[in-house]
Amino acid sequence: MLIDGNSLTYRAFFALPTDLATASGQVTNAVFGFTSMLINLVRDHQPDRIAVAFDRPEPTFRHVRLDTYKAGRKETPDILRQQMGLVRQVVEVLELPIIEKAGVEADDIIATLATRARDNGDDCIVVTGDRDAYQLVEDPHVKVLYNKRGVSDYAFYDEDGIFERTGVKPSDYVQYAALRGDKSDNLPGVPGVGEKTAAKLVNTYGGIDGIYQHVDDQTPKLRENLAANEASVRLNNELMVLVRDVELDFDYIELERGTPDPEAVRQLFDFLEFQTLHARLAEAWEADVGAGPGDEVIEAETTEIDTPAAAIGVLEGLAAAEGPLAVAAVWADDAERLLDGLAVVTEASGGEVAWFSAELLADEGVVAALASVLAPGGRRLAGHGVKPLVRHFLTAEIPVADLAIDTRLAAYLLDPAEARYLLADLLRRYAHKALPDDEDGGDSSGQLALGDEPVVRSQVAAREALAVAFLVDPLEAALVAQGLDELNREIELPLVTVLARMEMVGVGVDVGELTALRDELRSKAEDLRAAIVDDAGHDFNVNSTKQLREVLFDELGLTPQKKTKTGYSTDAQTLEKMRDDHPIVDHLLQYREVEKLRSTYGEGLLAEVGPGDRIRATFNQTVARTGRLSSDAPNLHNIPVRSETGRAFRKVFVAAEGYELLVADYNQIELRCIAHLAEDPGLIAAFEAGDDIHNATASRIFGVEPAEVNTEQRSKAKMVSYGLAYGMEAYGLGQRLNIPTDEAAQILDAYFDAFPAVKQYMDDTVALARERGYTETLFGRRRQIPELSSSNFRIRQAGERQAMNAGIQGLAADIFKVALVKLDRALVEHRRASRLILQVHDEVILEVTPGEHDVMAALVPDVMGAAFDLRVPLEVNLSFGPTWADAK
DNA sequence: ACTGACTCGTAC
DNA sequence: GACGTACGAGTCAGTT
Repeated sequence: MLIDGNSLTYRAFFALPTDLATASGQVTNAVFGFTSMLINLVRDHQPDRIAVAFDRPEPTFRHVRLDTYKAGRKETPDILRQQMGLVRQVVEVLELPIIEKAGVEADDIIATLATRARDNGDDCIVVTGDRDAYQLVEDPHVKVLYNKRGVSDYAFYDEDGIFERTGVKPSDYVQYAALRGDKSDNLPGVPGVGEKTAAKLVNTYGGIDGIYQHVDDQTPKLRENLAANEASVRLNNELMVLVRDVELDFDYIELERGTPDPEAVRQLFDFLEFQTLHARLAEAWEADVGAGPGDEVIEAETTEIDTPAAAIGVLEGLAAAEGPLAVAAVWADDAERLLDGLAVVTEASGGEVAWFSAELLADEGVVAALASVLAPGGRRLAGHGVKPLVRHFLTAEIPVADLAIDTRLAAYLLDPAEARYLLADLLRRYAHKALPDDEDGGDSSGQLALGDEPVVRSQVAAREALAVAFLVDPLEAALVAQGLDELNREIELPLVTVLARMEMVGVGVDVGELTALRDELRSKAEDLRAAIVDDAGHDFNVNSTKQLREVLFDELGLTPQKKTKTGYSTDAQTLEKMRDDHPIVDHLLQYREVEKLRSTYGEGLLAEVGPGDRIRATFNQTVARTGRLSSDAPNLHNIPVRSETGRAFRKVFVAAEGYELLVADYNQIELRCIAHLAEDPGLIAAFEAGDDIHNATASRIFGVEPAEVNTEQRSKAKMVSYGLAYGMEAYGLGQRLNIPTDEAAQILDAYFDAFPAVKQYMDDTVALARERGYTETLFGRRRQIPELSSSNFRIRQAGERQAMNAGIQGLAADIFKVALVKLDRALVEHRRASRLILQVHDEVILEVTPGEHDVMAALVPDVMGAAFDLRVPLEVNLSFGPTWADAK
């Protein structure tokens, strides 16, 4: 049995809906359809030998012969292309041979092997959705199993079948098809000649030569069309013949099914969430392919604790037991600040879970009992996204020992490219268990639906706590296996508590100042809006890109500069180029700036001010794919600083009464990481000398003495250094510096000449990532980059830039996290009143009491500087002040 | 009323 | 197409 993998996958993709996807969002319609077909094929035909053939991206002789071959085909949709890799994985994990050859179409390999089988008197089934294979049919040895449409509509064709279907014998099929043409391969046939006429002509005259000898016997129109298209018919005839003598370094007799590794099969099918397919696979293969009896559905035996005395009793029992304490909290609000209740696993093997209402957890005696369970030396917490709960405990002054595991954090470390980390998915993948379908509670995502009765919430939470308990060991094992255990235990888990504390404390805001600022921006924005409307001559929504385009380019006749997906671009960079063409442009630019500040920062920050005039953002630990943190509600990582007007917002972030702010940031941490990773002697020397790094770099690039470097050279060097970590190319540098691309290319070349190890590092990093499929930071943090094996050049290039960036940004993030953990530890150990309140990627902000000013001035740079031993010094800038703007 | 795609803009 | 990582405001079109 020879299967055309591409053809079947295409058919499956277009036959099945693309909302067939895993919980994590991976579309699986094509791989599902293909796998289903594959299983049925093996079950129904039990072939002795089997192989799946795939097309390769390289051009074939047909492309060489005809440059429009297959031209005009719609580009393979992304969601299909992603699945081609998964289809291969399915074939690989089932240990079925894959056959492919550069520059050769799958069809031709199949034709070659089918011919060999026939010559040896063996029987062969060709499975495909491509009609070209009809020519291979030959009684009694070669048959085609043609996938007509969808995934279950098949026809088994022998010679009679082909004749019935087409009206010609298989051996005449090519000539028939040459006349008819093939739209999908972009091979035009003869106009007016369809299947019926083509068959009649071939059968009457025996073939193309015969037809053209008798071309004058045809009706006038047909004669004319045949004559006019003789060349393309003959070329078609040549191209459509499948090659039967492809050179292969194996023979069909070697195409034996291997023995699948049950665990590997199980993992892949779990990932794809193919539960019933897995069961069908087990039947068809008649072998252990890890299918088992299906995932066991977990159910919790929930005990609702109703009195403080009972609660204390349960907690005392828990304190005496061992191992991680698996919990799941339920929140009364979206922000996860108001606890609704807590499920705690009391006996995992029996599925026993206790439910404590928020009311109980506020009881003094219960709090004390809980505190003693969680105290250092006691039980360590295990949960899924446990930071809100830690924050709750800190607020309730319940000291929490180190965490045992956070299942969401663990899943993030294992694959930071995942968009969401659902407990149900993890449970299935790592513990081979399933959460019940929540007909009575949350939705399929395992989230609670609104309006649930508390009694239902307790049950859902109980299941989640139980799921966590079952995940502790397998996730820990997975972390160890991937070398992520130390990163998890030493950095990420301790960081949870640090971030929880920062979220709890929040940052002080001068609400009066902020309101005044917002009001001022509001009035400025309104004035500018009026001016714009006046310039336009009529009212319109200035915030609407669509309406703005009409005004600028249709009504005022301004010259468009570049395009976006939906029309002409109106972004600031574009407007800047049109500044002199019409007064509206300058008004727009001003309006954009003011309106951005008013809406995002003025209104946005005011909406987030909480008790005590403090803003308490959430610092996400499982979002950024490089290992950085992110901030939301509000995002405190993008408070303006570059423009004077924007910087005003930093003035409203103020120290609490009796404190001052300390801002400490790493100087050039990413560039220092590059120097370390690349081990570039020049870059290292420049940092060790402690000079102005951009000046030193410029001196090397442009070959002038450091003292001779001019402003322009320095700023060019600076831009190159910044772009370096992002994989910037000449074009991008040129755009940034507003210079021609070739000039930018010269600067880049000069940079890499001056710092050759940097270039080498970038190349090596990409090569290693391509080989492994992931990148790794010095701390072992991984990031999968599937884009590196994309057949799309653009996507692959983006993957390369991600690979270059991940190791650099990731290392900087790792170092920064270490610093945060160590800073927090130093503060806690010495019971300092000063406290961490903010972090922005390479910057930490503390509130410092006057008495601790000097201690902190020494401690903070010390700890940050020593966070990690690079080959270059880690320099820290320090400043104090009453507001975030002053301390800079 | 909600959702997702899109554009734009802010930070490091 | 061209510079990586985020979050969020606002518009718009489509769906519930």
